[in-house]
Amino acid sequence: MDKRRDVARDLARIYQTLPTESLDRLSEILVPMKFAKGEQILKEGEVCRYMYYVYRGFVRQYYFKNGKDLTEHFSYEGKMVICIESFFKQEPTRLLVEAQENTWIYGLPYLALEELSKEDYNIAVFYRKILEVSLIDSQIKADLQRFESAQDRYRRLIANQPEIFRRAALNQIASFLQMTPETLSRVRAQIIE
Amino acid sequence: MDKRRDVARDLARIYQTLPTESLDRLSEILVPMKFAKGEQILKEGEVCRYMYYVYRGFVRQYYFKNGKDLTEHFSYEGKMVICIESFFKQEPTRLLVEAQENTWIYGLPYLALEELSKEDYNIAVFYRKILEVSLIDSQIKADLQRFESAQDRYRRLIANQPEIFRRAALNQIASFLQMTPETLSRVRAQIIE
DNA sequence: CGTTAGTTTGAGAGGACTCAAAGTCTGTGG
DNA sequence: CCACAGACTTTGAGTCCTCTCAAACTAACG
Repeated sequence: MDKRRDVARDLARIYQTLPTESLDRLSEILVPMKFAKGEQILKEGEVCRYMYYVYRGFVRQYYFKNGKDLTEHFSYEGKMVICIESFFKQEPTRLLVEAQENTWIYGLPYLALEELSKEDYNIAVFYRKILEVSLIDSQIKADLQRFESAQDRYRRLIANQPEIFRRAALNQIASFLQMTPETLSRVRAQIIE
Repeated sequence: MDKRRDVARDLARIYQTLPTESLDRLSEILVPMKFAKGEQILKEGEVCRYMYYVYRGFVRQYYFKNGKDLTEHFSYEGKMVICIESFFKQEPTRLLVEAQENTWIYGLPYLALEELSKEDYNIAVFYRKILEVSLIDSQIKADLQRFESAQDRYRRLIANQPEIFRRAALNQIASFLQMTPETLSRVRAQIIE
């Protein structure tokens, strides 16, 4: 059973409605992949050749800085994972990607997406919409980071993505929230009261 | 004398090489605008209908937060100004844009860019490249913000864009660097030694 | 169970903030 | 051409948030 058609429909719903024909074409380029819990989806030094759409599972993007493992992003069902610099420049990645649970991913390959955009304007728009959404998200995230305290950031995450607390370790959540594990612990202690 | 052709060439050089025909088309949709020093390019509540390419002059993007005027970005010759959320969603902007010097801008209109992308795949790629570059910049900026101290941020700016120190007030530079004017002053005092 | 990773608690330090005041610059009108 | 108002910049004092380092505690897994 090929689920790619369903996934294409999901993607079209999230980013840009597509006519049937374009949906068919999109679904044909999707590359299904499976990763076991703990497996690396993108390793150090590899080039990111796909945008990863998470169909099932839980995924973490992270990198090392001064010997520390820092979480950049969590993704799960219905979310897109992109290693921006590596994908667009097709150069080795700094950001690593790891499956934290058994994970089904559908990859949108760089080259095929490019080719298909050339032939089908709807796909070109679809592709551009993905970038627009990423860009807007990136702006919003930067703005929040600028003005929210550790406590605010914690509250926001628990309000908007409680999912993450059920599926990730506090250590990783701390670095995702840009605070130390100690600070996260203190923030939580205060809020529980 | 219509400079639009030159500007189109600049844009193509920065973002994506274009064949002659596409260059012609691109130059035709460019909208030249002039703003006097101090004039608002995009006002509170307006919808951003253009990406602004700065041909000559100096421009500041800013917004108000808790009554404070906060600088989000400076742009000058050869730089692009986009109010991301407003432009892509075509909704009223939070970010205001102001000419700090007499400024010549060439606007890339939202609708015309969309239309042209439909007819000309090269333009579609060009459009997408603008987004890719913005996205990469946005990522890099977020990363730097995360790890650099006030002092580091100051050093980086003066190394990479000394231009800004010649053309903007320290007050505005401080908020751009995400520190108070007092902190900026202290940082400078230390470094001058 | 014991080992090890993950989490909490404590103490102390440092960076950047706020508020306040002094000093400096700049442009305008007398 | 000078003087002064208002804006900009610097300096000072004190505070707060988050960090680091260290240690105690807890949980999970073999």
